Amino acid sequence: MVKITDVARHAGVSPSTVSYALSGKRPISEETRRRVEESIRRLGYRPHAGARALASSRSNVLALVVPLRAGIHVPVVMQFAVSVVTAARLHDHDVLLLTQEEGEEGLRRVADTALVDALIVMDVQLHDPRLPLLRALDRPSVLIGFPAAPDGLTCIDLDFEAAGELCVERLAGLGHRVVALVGSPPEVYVRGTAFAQRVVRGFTAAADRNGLASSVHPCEASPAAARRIAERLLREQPALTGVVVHNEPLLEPLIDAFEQLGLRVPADLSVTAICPDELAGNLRVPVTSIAIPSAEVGGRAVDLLMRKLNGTPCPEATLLTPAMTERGSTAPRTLTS
Amino acid sequence: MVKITDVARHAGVSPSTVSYALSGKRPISEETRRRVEESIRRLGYRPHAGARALASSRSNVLALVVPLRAGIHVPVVMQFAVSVVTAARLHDHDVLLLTQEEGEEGLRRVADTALVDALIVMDVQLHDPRLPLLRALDRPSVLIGFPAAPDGLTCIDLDFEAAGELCVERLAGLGHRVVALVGSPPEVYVRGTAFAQRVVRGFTAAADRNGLASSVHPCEASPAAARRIAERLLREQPALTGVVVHNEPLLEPLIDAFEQLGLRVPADLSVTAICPDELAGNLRVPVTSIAIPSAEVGGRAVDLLMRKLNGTPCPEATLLTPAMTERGSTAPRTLTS
DNA sequence: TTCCCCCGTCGAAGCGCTTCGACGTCCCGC
DNA sequence: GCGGGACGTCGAAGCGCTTCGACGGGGGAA
Repeated sequence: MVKITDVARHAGVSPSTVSYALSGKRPISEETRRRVEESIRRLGYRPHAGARALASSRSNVLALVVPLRAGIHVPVVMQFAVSVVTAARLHDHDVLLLTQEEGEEGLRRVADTALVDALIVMDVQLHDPRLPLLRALDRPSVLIGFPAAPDGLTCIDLDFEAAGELCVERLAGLGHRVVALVGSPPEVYVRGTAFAQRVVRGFTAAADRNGLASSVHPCEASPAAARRIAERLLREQPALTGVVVHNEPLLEPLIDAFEQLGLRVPADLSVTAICPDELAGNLRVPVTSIAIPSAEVGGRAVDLLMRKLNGTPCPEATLLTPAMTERGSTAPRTLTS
Repeated sequence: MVKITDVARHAGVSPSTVSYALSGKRPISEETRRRVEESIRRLGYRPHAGARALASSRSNVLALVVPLRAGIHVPVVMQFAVSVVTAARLHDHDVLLLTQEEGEEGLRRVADTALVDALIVMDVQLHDPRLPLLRALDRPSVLIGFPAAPDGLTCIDLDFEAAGELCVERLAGLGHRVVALVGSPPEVYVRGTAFAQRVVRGFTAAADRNGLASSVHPCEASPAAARRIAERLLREQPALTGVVVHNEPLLEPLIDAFEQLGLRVPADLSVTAICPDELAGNLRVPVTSIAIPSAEVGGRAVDLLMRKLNGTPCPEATLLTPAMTERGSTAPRTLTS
């Protein structure tokens, strides 16, 4: 293994000079820097991560805690993860992958052993048991998602409440008077998943505000469940003409089910969804939707973390404004419908 | 921060004794060990990962390289990742997440900086450019997937060739004489994705061996493409009664397409697939399939890596035997069909 | 009884890097 | 012409841990 002293000798300088040339923490003459860089290339020098971490008390590694719970859409999680890794690399950091299964102990472990400098936590629950720990930890963290009491914690997410509202406003604007929200599986709500509940809140508030008849239906993600919920909606709300779907894998089977029951989208039924663009755009019936901007959220989460690590002030709460992409699954309510 | 000397003082022993008590690399009396453990708990001691890595030249971190290419099924990747993390934790290791985008430079970086002790590489291509590097690296690695020339590398995967064969044998055993393989998108084959090509090989070999008429069709994963491929198959092979699907997201739309064309599964058309059990079992029409045992592969990959790290001999090639689960999407060929 | 070896523990020497204080040199301002 | 910065570099002191060699004491074998 080639080490910093080897580089120093080869370049005819002291090890500390090599270190400063590398880190830029002290001025180094152009000439010396060039010699050092040349030696580094020639010798193929790579600083030892452990030694660096020990001496500088910075590991340049971030922890990313990914959820494995039922009812969350895996591709979205993966996109987050990838965007976090990509963004971290831009800041010369790596990413350690933790599963939620490890729980608080896992967080404490990687923080206390100084394995990581900072943490990103996904799938935050409204009353997440990890919150006190995250507040107490001596390392900065960013939550993807908003708990009920986010004070003292840095959070970022799509504004799901606004997203729920926006879906309803859209339908209301098209003249629809009876709408329904088909959401995630019941357990998602039961355990207090923040973003799911916020969609419900926004949906309900906007429906009330616009004087619409509305209902909310958690739903399992299976074709059979899609069928059942479609039948039930038509039975209970015969005048239904607008549906908001917040359940990725259910989107396609649900539309299939409605169509099999004789409803055409968008002629008889307008549908909007909150889901990744790739999903909404690649269905048999492309769906007007609000994107879940995983890549942007991941990237910005890393940026926030970097600011905290550098001591730069940064906002506690970041809510991304939802944007709706029209894909033709909504239409004005017709009198025949 | 509480360090090993603090523990030593508290327990009335030397730091090295604490270290040995922790690692078990030298005998420590029952009595002393207990005192040390007590002190550790009382003080909340956590060894500093960087210091440990520096002194022992072991970081206890594994690198996991995940693919982001088009045409690979994201949930499968995620399952691998999670099972790798879980298995690694059982061996007291953590997992660093790398994206394929980082390429060879990324592998070299984490290896040369001693950030990781070993590497797991997913989505290996037949002629993967990373192979020479992996061979040259001073850290052990395990590939998930088999390249064309796996010599000198440790590889593990489902035996996709046998899986392809098994699907055909099943159909042949039920009397089907004309079969088709609907595979992954063309680009997957073009870039030489090992597992995809192996399925084709097994499929073709078994079809020939059994004297079946067969055809192979790469296919995009969209409902429209499903529709097109279904129509084309019926046009070109009117006597078709057996289909093997190796394309997760296409499975459901393809069956839909066939049914819309008037074919009932399994009455008119027998379908088998190679895909995760969760997928096959949760379709509207459950499909008889060969599971992709992501969790097992991930776990065993970690085990292999641990053996290599410990110097224990371990097999170069591990091929998992495919197992088919019956779910009712296959039936004997009837004369009317 | 004597010798040897193993058990259990200690002290010290690093692992490879960063960082702090120090020091010479050069240049600017007065 | 001289004091004082800034600049550029060096040496040394750790960062917190593992590990090697050493050593005293006790027990078994001869």
